[in-house]
Amino acid sequence: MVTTHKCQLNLKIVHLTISPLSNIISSRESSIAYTVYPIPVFHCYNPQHIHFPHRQNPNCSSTRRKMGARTVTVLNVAEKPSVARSVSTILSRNQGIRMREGRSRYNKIFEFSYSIRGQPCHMLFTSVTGHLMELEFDERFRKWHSCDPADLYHAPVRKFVPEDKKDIKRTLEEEARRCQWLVLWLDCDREGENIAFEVVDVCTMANQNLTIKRARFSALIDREIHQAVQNLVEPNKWFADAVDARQEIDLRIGASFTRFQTMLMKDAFIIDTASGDRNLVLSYGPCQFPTLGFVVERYWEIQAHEPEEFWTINCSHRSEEGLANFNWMRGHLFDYTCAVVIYEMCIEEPTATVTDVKQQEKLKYPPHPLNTIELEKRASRYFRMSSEHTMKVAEELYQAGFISYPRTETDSFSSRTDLHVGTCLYTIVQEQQAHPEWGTYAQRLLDPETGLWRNPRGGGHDDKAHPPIHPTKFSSGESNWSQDHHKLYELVVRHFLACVSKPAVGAETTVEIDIAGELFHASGRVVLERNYLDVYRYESWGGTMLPTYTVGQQFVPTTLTLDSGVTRPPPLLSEADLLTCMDKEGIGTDATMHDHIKKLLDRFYATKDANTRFTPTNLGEALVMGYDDMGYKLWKPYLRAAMERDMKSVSEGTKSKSEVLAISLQQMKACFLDARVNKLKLLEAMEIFFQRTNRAGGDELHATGEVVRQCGLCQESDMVLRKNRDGNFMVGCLGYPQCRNAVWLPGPVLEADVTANACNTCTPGPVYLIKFKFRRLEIPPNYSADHLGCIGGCDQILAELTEICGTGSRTGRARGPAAQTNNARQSNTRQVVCMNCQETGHSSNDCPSQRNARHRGTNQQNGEATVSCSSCGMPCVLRTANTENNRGRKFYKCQSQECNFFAWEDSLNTGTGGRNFTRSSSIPQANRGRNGGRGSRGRGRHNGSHAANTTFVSATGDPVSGRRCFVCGDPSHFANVCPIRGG
DNA sequence: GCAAGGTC
Repeated sequence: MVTTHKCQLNLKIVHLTISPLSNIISSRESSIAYTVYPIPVFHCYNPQHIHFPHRQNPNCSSTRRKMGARTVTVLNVAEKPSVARSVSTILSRNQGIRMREGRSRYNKIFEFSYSIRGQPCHMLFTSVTGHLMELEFDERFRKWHSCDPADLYHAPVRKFVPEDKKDIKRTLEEEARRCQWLVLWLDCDREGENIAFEVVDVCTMANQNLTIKRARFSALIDREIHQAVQNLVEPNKWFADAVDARQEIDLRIGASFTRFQTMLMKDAFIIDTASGDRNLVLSYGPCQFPTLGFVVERYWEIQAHEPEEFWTINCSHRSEEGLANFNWMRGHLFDYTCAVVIYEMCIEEPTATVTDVKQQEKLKYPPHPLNTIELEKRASRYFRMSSEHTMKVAEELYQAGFISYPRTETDSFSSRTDLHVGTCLYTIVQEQQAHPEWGTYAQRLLDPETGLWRNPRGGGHDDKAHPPIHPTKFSSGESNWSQDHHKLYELVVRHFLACVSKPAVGAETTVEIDIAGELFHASGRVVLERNYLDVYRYESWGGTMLPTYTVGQQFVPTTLTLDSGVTRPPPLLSEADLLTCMDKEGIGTDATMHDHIKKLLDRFYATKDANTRFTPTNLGEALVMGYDDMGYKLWKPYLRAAMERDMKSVSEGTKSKSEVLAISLQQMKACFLDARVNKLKLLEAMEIFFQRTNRAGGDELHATGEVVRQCGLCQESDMVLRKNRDGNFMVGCLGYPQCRNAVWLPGPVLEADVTANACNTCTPGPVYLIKFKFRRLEIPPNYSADHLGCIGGCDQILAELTEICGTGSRTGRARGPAAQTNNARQSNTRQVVCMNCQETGHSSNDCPSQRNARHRGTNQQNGEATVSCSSCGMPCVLRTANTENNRGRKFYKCQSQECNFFAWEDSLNTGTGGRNFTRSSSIPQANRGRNGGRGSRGRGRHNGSHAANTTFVSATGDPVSGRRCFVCGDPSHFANVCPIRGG
């Protein structure tokens, strides 16, 4: 039951409304005086009293004896303001509690008296708001052009308190100075433990003599909280270390790959985005990329889908009681001949015999209690709300006290929470009785005579910190609510009411029949009790009546048809699907998944349609394709899974933080260097989709270059390979202009790439070898155009070529192509003119005439013919089949989003319009659309949906003679392609 | 201008 309490807050009287969870869910000021309990305040600044932290262990009885009854001041810190409030309320038993402002407007300070194992304590309870600190590179590495991105794997990093958290830091410092103990009430997970150490860092800087303890609690209920404070433990450094390792790996990998791929490609291609801005960042992150990977993988699956025709036999029987539709127990067959043979058998002996009749009761259970991911998925499915928007609205409802904390993994109301069945769950339902729409249902739920109430089932997840999302305050709608606030609150309430309701009950009848040895079945359902379905209007449970049949009964089917259908690709991933993938593979947390999804849209990696389905953009597909072509699965969830395993090891103490960091970063750096050597794959993938700007190599090479060795002159910076605007190569010090150390390379160098191999001779190492390609006509004939060279001084060939041909620097020649390059780049940036049709208004990326050339597998560049779709006229791409029956066979597939045209190449080449081609092209339009496959979620050849493409009309009385068309009798074809039927 | 994780 919701109760109202009053306490004094900074000389004002505040009414605190306590929820069934003991959370304060609303407060308002009042001028009515109220008695508060006096709080004994003890401020001890005597160093003799506070300088022996080891003697002040609150769990140690000898300490308490030595300290006598002297009150200690305890600083308690929670992870969020709501927890500080709740725990303070519980510990103080809501008596004598005072609240005052801290430096931060969100993080109040509560004061009350308490006794920890007999030790009188003056408790100060405040909070942070999540992490207090951020990890960042040292200033020298902060700017993108300040270093080689590969340096970011070992650049110094530091933790610091960002500007928007400075007020919280000041509060902690000020309060810590007057306290003897620090008790950490952060959430009991790894992130919470890490935040605990951030708090410790700040507090001990202000007061080195603090006794530091950790309160471990798994729910915000009286028993747990009192137990936690009476059994304080040490903070767990392993847990915090695991998060430190994760943070550092995320930062180094993310920043290095992001800088690398942005500088490599941003200026090298004309990348059309909605904003078209210069600030385009091609980010990489260990969560955002696998999220993109899910989207691209599904898209590719759809693109690669080969429609396959299948066959099925359907039977119906109409009697006085109604119609029964019987489905073939074999499902469907892909072999036409087999299907026809069986069908003919049935036609010859069409009498059906009922072999089995089953009747059983079926239950449809209400959903599990709501956690964050489920809330996001359901809001997406029911209202098409984005997960990001859902969380924004949920946060607002939470802040206003209408729903419980919306970031929770927990999907069960357990006895550990204070939502005891029959008491508090009951109270929440009671509140909802007044609602005009679902109030009547709430009343029925509370009436014992209806028998509608049922204790909620759990889903098996528990984050040990928060209960499932549930309503905390009744509302029939607030004036400042948007439609989405209404919808989301309604969902939370209806979901909660459904959870405490009995399942729906249905009576299901299944009838099996035998026709010429083939089995068919039909089923019907009658919903006997709707129960939770009455309030959970988002779900339905259809009922179909079936006539009465008895075992042994015989009848002649009304229709018996051989029908064809085609398999269809799975649909694009919906937002709910994407959340499911992420949840399953451990990408992100319940509180961050929606951020990763939003990032795909913000970075122009994917788009979302009105049905909340995601399609990768050209940019997103190119990036995944580039890394995939390199052989790296950076877009798969494997890297994150490996990091999660490492984190677990660190948190269990089986691996150290430094060990995990060293190994992971070494591996990732090797991967990074290798990816950079293979950057051509990325560029090639981008070239499929985007027009080059004619600026060779992109900005990456000009901006930083690849590291060749450490500078021997200044001995501070790296020497990197660079190419100047004239196309000449040199290896220069990053410390320029302070350090002017440079090695100019021979003028005829056409290409140069730093490899991951170091020279065995030159010191100090490593001096990485460079793979050169020289212009054949500019070097003497006895030298090879390809050369793996070293600039460390050991390379005789390089020295000779420099001597013979000179360097780009000395000759200073400005070759024609370089000048043209610059001109072309400038004209491209001034005005986008299509390179194909010379028209403005679109770039060559979007030129309709070139659409075909942008798709993977396009054969235009190879001089092979392309075909236009005979259905919609759009270009088709040539692909290679990989299914069991057709492996290696080529087929054309329409690239239109709305068309699913498909034809075998060999059928087209022979000009015969062979059977497969004819069939494929004759697929009715209704079966073609990629979204027409909604609902068929399986994969592979058995992913077929049954299209209403009847090939044999009712044949119950027709004689069957040989294999011939049933429509015109011609033995040269079958009825499905009969010209009379228009096949 | 870069990550992901907390939370307001």
